[in-house]
Amino acid sequence: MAEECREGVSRHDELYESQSPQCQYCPGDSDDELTWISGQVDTGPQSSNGTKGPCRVIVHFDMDCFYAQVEMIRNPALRTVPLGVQQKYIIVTCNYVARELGVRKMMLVTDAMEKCPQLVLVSGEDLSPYREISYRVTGLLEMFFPLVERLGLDENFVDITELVESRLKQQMKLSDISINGHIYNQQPLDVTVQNHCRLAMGSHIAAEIRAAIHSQLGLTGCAGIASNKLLAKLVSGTFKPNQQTTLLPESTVPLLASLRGLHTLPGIGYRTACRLETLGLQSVEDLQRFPLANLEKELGATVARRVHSLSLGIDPSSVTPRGPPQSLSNEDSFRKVSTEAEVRQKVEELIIILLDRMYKDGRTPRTFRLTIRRFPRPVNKWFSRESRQCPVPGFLGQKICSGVDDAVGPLVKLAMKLFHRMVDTSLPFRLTLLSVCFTNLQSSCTKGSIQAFFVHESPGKQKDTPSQGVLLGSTGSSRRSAGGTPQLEPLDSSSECERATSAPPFGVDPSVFQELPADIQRELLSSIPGQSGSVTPSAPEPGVVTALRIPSFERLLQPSSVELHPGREWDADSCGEIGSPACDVPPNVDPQVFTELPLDLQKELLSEWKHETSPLKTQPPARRGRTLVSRGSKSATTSGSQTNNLLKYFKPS
DNA sequence: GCGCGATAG
DNA sequence: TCTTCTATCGCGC
Repeated sequence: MAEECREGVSRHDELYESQSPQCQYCPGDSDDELTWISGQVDTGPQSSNGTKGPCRVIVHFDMDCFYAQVEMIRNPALRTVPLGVQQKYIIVTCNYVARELGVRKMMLVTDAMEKCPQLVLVSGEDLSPYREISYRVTGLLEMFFPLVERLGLDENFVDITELVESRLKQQMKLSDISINGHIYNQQPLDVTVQNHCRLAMGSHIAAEIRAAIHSQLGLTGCAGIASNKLLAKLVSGTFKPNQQTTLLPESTVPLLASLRGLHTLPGIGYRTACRLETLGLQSVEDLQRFPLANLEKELGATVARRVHSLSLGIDPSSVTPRGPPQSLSNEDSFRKVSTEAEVRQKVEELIIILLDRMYKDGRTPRTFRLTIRRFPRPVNKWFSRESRQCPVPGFLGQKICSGVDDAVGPLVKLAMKLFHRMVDTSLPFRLTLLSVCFTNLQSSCTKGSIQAFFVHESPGKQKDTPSQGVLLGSTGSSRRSAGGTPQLEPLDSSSECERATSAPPFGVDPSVFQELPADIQRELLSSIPGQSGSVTPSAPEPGVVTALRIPSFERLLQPSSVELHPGREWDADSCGEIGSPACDVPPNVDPQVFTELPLDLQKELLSEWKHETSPLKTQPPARRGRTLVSRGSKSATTSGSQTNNLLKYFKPS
């Protein structure tokens, strides 16, 4: 996000230069007053005549306590206990059971154990399982949308403007439009306002996104729907966990006013907040009121304009797909490493792991970097890392990308050279961190597919680069649900993608099946009886939706001793929006689809599910279906958004 | 290209 | 107190 904002600023600056003084992003100097501010706050794009034009529709999706969720998927028994994910002596995140008992993110393990002696700890120092699941989430989103941007491991922005527009064109009666989930500030929806309709439609698509991620990957999260990335991110956390909130433009002012402290604005970090404080600015509103010209004197034009815009809810940055990472690094922290031999040992361990990741990535690194942190930290320096980097010799690059393990020795040598450029080993030293990093990654290797990053274990399957392809959601009637509800449909894959011609497995929409890449089709087919024999589901029970297998997902998640449950339990803790259908439907029922059913049918289904549910509300009947599938090591199945339009399975006949 | 700083989760 | 283990981008040289 921060990077995006910076990137956005350059575009922003162009706007300043080319369109002043009428540019919407150029307030110009002002003698302030609140009325002026509310006039400047981004309540939607304005055309030159001052009327509101159509806004973009951006979704920010933020997974609930991501590391903890991944651990709970790997070991379902952890769902009901207070769980903390530990890195060294820090609880980096914890589940909601633990939160209710007073555990917080980034708490010291000792403090957490004091607060909650029954806290169960798992180590989260190896990020690979989280990284893998994280890229699966992004990959899933990219199947439906061309514009997906990752932010860290657990957040994604999706620009859904085009899909909103195509659905609105199909919408017969705009007066029927409603909002799915919460509306920020409980602002009434006005269907005569174009941008309200766009955002309302966006809220339904966001619900489908959340449902797809839940049904395919078993993960819950929050979504924010707004007209730019900044506002979508700010609003997404309003209701947690597993809920979504839409910001209508008129509520931008109260949203910004609700922020406590300048650092709560994404893009304003600790340092900038400190500098702003020296100007006497403490709140977002202080920053809004502060004359831009004065701000520029203190921060420079670039930073000043960016943060001033942010304070007004203006964020011109676009949702920018990043593709595979631009660097791969591996680091470890410790209390004390003070001999060269220890350094060499640590560096070798780090390199071995990093080489494995580099090999799986498939690209060739051209630059190698070693980073250290010394103790005590240098005075006057808060953040004390030092690094040295050097080119990776060609022969070594070849070894690395071909996977031969004799790259380790030369790399350790290289690392020690860099180490000696930083540390004089004739003097005492003490390090508390070592990090190795490959950057300048070139996709030159014959093995070559950088896209394989998303699907390590099946290098034959290459992910298409996100294209501006047609969204299938607006095409065929055969791909609409029985209720006429628009459902997410995958983006068309590239034409070079071969297609299998077999009939789909039972329960899978044939038209959807035909759209899948051939390898996925094969995997689907291999997961049904009589094909590869790896799974044994018979025809799905009523209420059960047969699912797509996510390649290698199960193997990834498979813990050594615990059965896999691809989906979350259906319990009060993991459930979302109180009073909304999402909270009341079983996990294999798409809440979006459910809400589109006639009200009487909804009631009937709810009543049926309720009767079949234990008093503890943990075992809805439909969950039996989940246990049908995927017990072997090669057979994960999850219900898919492609298939969850099978309304006929909702209700036993 | 290099090393660092700022920002983010 | 700025923790852990990453990752990105911009600046000045």
